[in-house]
Amino acid sequence: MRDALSNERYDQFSVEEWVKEFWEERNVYRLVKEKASRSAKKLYFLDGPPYTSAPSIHVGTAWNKIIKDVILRYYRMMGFNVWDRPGFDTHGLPIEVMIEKSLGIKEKGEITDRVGIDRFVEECKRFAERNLREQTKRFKELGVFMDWDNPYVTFKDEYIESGWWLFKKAWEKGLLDEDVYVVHWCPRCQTTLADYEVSEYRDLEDPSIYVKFPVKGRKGESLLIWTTTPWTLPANAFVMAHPDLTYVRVRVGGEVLILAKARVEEVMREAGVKEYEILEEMPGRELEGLEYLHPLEDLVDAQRILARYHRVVMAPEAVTPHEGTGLVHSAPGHGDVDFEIGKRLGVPVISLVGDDGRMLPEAGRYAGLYFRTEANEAIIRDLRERGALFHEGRVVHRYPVCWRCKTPLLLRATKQWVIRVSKIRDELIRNAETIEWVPRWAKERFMHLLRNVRDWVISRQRFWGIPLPIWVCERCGYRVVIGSLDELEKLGGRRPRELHRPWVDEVTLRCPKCGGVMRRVPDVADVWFDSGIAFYASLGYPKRRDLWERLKPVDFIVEGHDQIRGWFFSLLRSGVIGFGEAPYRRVLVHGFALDEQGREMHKSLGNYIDFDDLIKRIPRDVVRLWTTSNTVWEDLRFSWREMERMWRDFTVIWNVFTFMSMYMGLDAYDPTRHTLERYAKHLRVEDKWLLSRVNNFLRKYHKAMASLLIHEAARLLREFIINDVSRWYLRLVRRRVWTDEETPDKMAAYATLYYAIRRWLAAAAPFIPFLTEYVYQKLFREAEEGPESVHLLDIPEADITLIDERLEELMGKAREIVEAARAARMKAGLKIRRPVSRIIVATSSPLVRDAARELGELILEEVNAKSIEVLRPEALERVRVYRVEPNYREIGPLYKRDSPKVYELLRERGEEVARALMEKGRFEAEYKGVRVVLEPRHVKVVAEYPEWLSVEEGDDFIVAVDTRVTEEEILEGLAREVVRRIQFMRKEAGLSVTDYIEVWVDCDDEMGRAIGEKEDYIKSETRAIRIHRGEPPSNAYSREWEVDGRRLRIGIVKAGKSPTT
RNA sequence: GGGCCCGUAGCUCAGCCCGGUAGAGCGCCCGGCUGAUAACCGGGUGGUCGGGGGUUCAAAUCCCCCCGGGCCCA
Repeated sequence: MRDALSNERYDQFSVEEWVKEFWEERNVYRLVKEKASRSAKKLYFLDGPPYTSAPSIHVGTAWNKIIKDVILRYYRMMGFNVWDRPGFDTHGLPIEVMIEKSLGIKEKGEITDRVGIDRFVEECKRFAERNLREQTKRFKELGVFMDWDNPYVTFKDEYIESGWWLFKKAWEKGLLDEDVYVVHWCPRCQTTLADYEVSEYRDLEDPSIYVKFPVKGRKGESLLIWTTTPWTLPANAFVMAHPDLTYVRVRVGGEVLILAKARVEEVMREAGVKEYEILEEMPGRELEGLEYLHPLEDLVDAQRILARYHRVVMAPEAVTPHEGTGLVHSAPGHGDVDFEIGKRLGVPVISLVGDDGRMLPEAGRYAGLYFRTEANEAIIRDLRERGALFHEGRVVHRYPVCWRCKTPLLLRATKQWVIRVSKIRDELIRNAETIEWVPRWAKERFMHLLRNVRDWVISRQRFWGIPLPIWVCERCGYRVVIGSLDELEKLGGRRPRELHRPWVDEVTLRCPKCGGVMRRVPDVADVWFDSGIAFYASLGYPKRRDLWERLKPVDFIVEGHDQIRGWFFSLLRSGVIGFGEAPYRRVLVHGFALDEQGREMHKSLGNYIDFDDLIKRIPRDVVRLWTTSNTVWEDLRFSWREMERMWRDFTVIWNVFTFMSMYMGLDAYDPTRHTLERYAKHLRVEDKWLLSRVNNFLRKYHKAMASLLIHEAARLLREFIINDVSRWYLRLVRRRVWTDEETPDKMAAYATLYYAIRRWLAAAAPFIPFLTEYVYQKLFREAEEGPESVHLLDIPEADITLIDERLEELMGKAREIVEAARAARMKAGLKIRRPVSRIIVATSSPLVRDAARELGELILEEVNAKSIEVLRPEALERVRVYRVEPNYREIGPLYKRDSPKVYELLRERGEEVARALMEKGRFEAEYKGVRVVLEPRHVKVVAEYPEWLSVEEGDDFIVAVDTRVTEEEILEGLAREVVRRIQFMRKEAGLSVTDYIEVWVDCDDEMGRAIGEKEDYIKSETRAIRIHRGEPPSNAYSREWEVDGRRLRIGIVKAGKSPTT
């Protein structure tokens, strides 16, 4: 190994730039694909396509792709032939709205009349294409290895054609149908919105009016209804009441009103009526069939039909005692419950609002008025004039608005194409059972929504989408659903320029029934249709059958939890309609990227993190490791501070590599020659420990990855390199590698370190592909004559023969002992540099005892002590007070209800209990009526100790440091002080690690004696060939120091050559 | 209004499935170390485990209700 790193200033940004170029130049992605393609193990991954509404990407989208990339890289390095075609979702209203804005379009009509559908669609496509390219650039920036040259794109003709195939399937299965539906309608976009598209609400002000509907045949008596949508009154057909609610006849002034009893007080208060009298109470069901007169009947043409139905009907689902009057005005053309009930009663569904939100001619006097403004005003005015208005107020309530253009929506009965998903509900549920979910609760959520599945209104009255492949005969109404381009050509005689509107609309068919002309219905598909077919459409199916048949089913998909109802569902739906089965077998659900306070990130909230900004500030690997460390299905709280913290860990990781580079480089370590096998006999206990740790790490890592718990794998990676390697192993072996000679002891440490780090490197590569690639190229590739890229390596399986659980436990204990001993020293004010003569480990735990014995040398080294004694706890019996702490886990099940009394006893008579247990191993007593028998396992005894022992307690042991210092230790301590200062000066003077020096020390006699006695030690530590007493020569680098209150001067001079002695 | 998830130290989060003396990292304060050191080590500080109730000898953990946040629906 050559030392390629130790002279380099670490900068993760330049590392990443270097690696990006390297990948580009060597075409590393292609090499990786080639290697994978030779494997027989397939893995079909399906990318959930991001929507191409903007060039940049959301932090959440970045996280999403990082998760995917980590998993795909893992599987490639595990020898799978991974299918990794990315996708882009390109159709739909959001893009149409943006193009409308850029072309200055205010109304839908301008698209057909002024701009032209062809130009409009071209603009949409160009826009999507540009964003697709920009997003691709950013995904590549993150180091995502996917097939970026061959993405699937939903606007491509091949893709649309695949979509048509599914329409035909649905048609053949009797699932595709046309029907009247009450849908949310955007009067600006002039299209219907699906339920799930009605996602945005605004607090809007509307009229809140109470209207009197005179009861037929009873003069001066009226039904009182309440509404916030006066514009629906012209379409009123009947009034709904609740059969079990109590209603009253109330006298107000000279007239009588009927309304729910529970609402009287509130309504009268609101209307400012102080005097009223309840005449009669009755249950709602007695109102059934009561006929009324509509106050605007003569002004609205449509009322000529509707008037026949004016009466009270029972509708418990539509009536609440919490608002209104308990009598609900119903217009089946403008409400979903109204629509259902109207259908049940055989009432005609009449909608009086047109596509543009203006009242239709059938609205008579109100024709041409805009529904929520002009029509409302005119209607209220007429009601007032006619004395039909009981009270008029205003209300601010949540009102649905168009998610793209923010225009208030309306409900409206329209003819739409639907897929009758409710018909295949059971089949959906059955097939969903086969899917495996991570985390498991996602499945519950998924099944819940399947049980409540509703029909899917699929038609949109728009332009930029997959055109519905339905042709209808102008003459006889016969319908044909086209499943492919070939079929279209066969029946229509030609192929359109492309499958989008308007070109596809130019193709007309000859009706096979009557010979008439068939034209395509003008609608396009809901954009959710597009991504739902990706599992086969992205493979070109059905035109090309082999890919899907070879790869199916999708092995796994990964998206955010919003997609449980979204994409995960739409894929299943398409799978069941098209193939009768679930198209995927495994799902990983990830969380949302939120801001630091846990709120959604929005440009409007000012908490939006711009992706380009992020990548400029934080290196990609850091972003990758940080995001993947977040529990994957939980929301990610974005934090610059946390990210910067993670960044600091990278310095430590880098330092591990510079350590290797420096020493292994210096000694020309050759992994092909200096193998573990060769130095097996020279492995020290810490080496064996690291070998065990790294394999244990790999075992857990693979287990986590196999369960898609990538955050666990990410944490394991960090933990191993930071804690096990950097903070512990490297500390332990430092002294072993400081020697110049090629000792087997040193080579054993190198072989161990190389083995461990090389394995870690491969396992880390999917997570931090840049740093691992860089280090691999600089340190490992040449040394072991490895493949061209770290990403062409295999991730090794754990070698369980090297796992030694007992050793790991022992080392864990040894670390605890070291920590406790250091804490004890600290308490006594003893610096680490000053040696102590002995430490005592008192324990009854065999594990601690073995740790102290078998790893004693290592412990002594770390705490700078001369000897370690292991004693039983009783041996520290020179002591005073004992406290006893209960072991709840043992006492609880034994004494059950009496446990609290036992705890009390232990508090009061702890000393006595402790003595009895130590002397007899047993304590017996009668306490408050409870017979208490205690053995050592029931309690923990705590003690205090004499002055000269500094004591620190661990979980199951006590470490006592003997603080009495001998002459010898004082001298050694002083020598170490000198060494430390010389080392410091070596660095200051810019000497290389390998340089030799001569040293001059001018100091007092005691210090001089220390230097004399410890001369060899000082020499070997500092690479000094000679140590002189007295003033340093003038050419020396010299400095004044102070140690424990005494002054000394040290000078060093670089020695010409190594000592020949 | 319904379904699911989250709420643990000043901050970010483990622990909860399977009940047994509340943890890590960061921050802050004090001390130390220094031949991988823009590192690292030791100590200290800091918690009504969102709130309330229940089950149990014992609840952060299981059950119920409520509050706050998120996602999806109505």
